[in-house]
Amino acid sequence: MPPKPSDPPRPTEAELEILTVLWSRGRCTVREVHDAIALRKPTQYTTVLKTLQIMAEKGLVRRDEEQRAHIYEAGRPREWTQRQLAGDLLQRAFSGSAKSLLLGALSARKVSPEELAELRKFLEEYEKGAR
Amino acid sequence: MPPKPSDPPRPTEAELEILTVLWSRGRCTVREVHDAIALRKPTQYTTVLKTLQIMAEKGLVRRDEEQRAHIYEAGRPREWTQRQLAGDLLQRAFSGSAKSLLLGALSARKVSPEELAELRKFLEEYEKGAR
DNA sequence: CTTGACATACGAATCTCATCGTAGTAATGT
DNA sequence: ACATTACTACGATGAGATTCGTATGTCAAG
Repeated sequence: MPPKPSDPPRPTEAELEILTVLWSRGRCTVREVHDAIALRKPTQYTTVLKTLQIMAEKGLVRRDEEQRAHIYEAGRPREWTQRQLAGDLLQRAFSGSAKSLLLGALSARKVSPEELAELRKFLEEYEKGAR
Repeated sequence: MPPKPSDPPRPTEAELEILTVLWSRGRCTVREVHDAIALRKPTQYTTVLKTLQIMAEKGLVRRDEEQRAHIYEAGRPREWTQRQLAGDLLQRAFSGSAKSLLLGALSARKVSPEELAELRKFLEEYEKGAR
C-alpha cells in the first residue's frame, strides 16, 4: 500500500483567499490567481506564488507542471473545506452547539427575510433527510 | 473624554481556550484557569500566566490586582465574542451565506434529531422577531 | 529567622504566517 | 542576436503566537 496521503491541514487566512479564487474559477495559473486577488488588495505576484508553492506542499492545492506556467487547482472541493472550518469553529468556540453558531452568524450581520426563509426551508429538508 | 477603548482583537486558539474557562467559571485566578486546562492537555503554569498577561494587554480579559493572586475575567461576554468569530468565518469562508455555514456545521458532526428540532424552532422564533 | 510553597514578571527559543526581493531561466518581439 | 518580458525557485525578514525557564517577591508554618 502506498503511504496514505493524509488530509491537508486547515487553510490559513491567506490560503483561504486563494482557495476561494480557485474554487470559483477552477484551474488557474499563478497570474490569474494574483490578478483576482490584486483587485481587492495590493499584493505582489511572488507573494501569491510563494503561498501557492507552500499550499502545494501541504496538499491544499494540486499543481500541474506541464506548461511553463504551472496550473493550480484546489486540492479539496469547497464543501469539504467548509465542513472542516465550520466543524472546527463549532467545536472550539461553540462547544458543538449548532444553535449557538447559527445565532452568532445571524446576529453578526443583517440577514434578509428571503435568506431567513431559505434557511428555514433548508432546515426542514435536512430534517426529513436525517430521518 | 477618555480615549475610547477599542474592541479587542479576535482571540487566538490558545486564548479562546482560556476564555472558555473564564466564561464557564466566571472570575478565576491563574491557578484555577491552569488547573482547568491542564485536565485536557499538559501545560505549564507559567504558560497560562503569560498568555493571560498578554490577553490583558489586548483587552481580552480584565485583571483585578487587589489580592496577591490576581483575578481574571473575560473582557467580553461569550455571545459577543462568538458573534465576532462566527461573523468572521461567515465572511471569509462562506461569502456571507449563512445557509452554507449551517450546512457545513451540520455535516461536520452528527446532530441529534432533538437538536435539529430545536434549531428549527429557534429559526422560526428568529423569523418572527426579525419582522 | 529560615524555609518552602506559591505568586508575578519577563526574557528568550521556537514556530508559523505573510511578504518581498533577487536570481536564474524560458519565451517573445524587434 | 539581443533586449524585454514572464515565469519559477528560494532565501530572508518581520510580526505574532506559544511555550518555557528563571528571577524575584510575599506569606505562613515550623
